[in-house]
Amino acid sequence: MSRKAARFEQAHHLSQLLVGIAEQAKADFTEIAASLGLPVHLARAVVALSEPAPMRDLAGHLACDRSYITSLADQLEERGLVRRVTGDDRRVKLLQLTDEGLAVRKAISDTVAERALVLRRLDDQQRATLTPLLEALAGVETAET
Amino acid sequence: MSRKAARFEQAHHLSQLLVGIAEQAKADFTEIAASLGLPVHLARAVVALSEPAPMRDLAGHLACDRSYITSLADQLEERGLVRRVTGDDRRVKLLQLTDEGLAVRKAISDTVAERALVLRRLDDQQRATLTPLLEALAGVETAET
DNA sequence: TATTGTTATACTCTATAACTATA
DNA sequence: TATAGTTATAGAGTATAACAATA
Repeated sequence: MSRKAARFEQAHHLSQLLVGIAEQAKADFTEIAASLGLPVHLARAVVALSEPAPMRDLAGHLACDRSYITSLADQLEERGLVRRVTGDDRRVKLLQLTDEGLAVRKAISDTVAERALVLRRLDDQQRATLTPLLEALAGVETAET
Repeated sequence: MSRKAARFEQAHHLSQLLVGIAEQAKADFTEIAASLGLPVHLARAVVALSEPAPMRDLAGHLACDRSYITSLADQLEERGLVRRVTGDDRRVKLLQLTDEGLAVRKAISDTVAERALVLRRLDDQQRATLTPLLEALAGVETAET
């Protein structure tokens, strides 16, 4: 019982750290997005669009419903960041960043590169130690490098 | 420029791992809560109530508005998990877990102790390595142990 | 006057279901 | 018939503002 309680405490501590860090990372990203005049969900979509992608794929990538992607696409289009391009299969529409969209994407990534928590608070060696642990936690199949 | 891009990629990779892991941890917790018939937000409140606490403090701890705590308290009370106790300062109401509330809290913590990702996927040594890195990331003032 | 909790209300994000146009 | 995207609508979760009781 005391064993179990100790395990819970440890798990709880680590989980809280993880969740807290993730929340801070998200808050940082939100702030970066806001500094560019974008709500987070639009910024995430822009980041996801490294290549033109069918709306359905984006839904998969962002883990949300197709109908929500429609709404995101509308908002991105209004802001001139994205255009809808009909695919070879004419049912499909690809979302493609405009020049302005590309510029915004670059601004986001540059700012993240400057400010990201994992870069600010850890040095190279710590990151090298951390990465495989996080990959294990995330359930990434370990390449036998 | 390529330097910056590489930094962004690394930050992005690590941040995505962190956010993904946190999301999985949250999903696990949601599932545990659901197995006890509780929505997550109520389960989080129960976990937070290790001691009877003023509603205002709980609002701080859960990072939400006082008015929302009122709504949580109502729901917890309906389920018989919590009671409102008037404090010394008679404006204040403490939320205190009932016996059933305590039992639910224990059930949650026992289940977390069994299932938590950080316990399932990492061994003792890995956790020992991970903890200080996460604490550094979280900005915890490092005790010079 | 300032603070605690409450109430009523409104907003944001996201999903569901029914629809259209293609395939 | 099945799939991609769209539309209209609804729900969950949470906040804001005005309020009552107490300090």
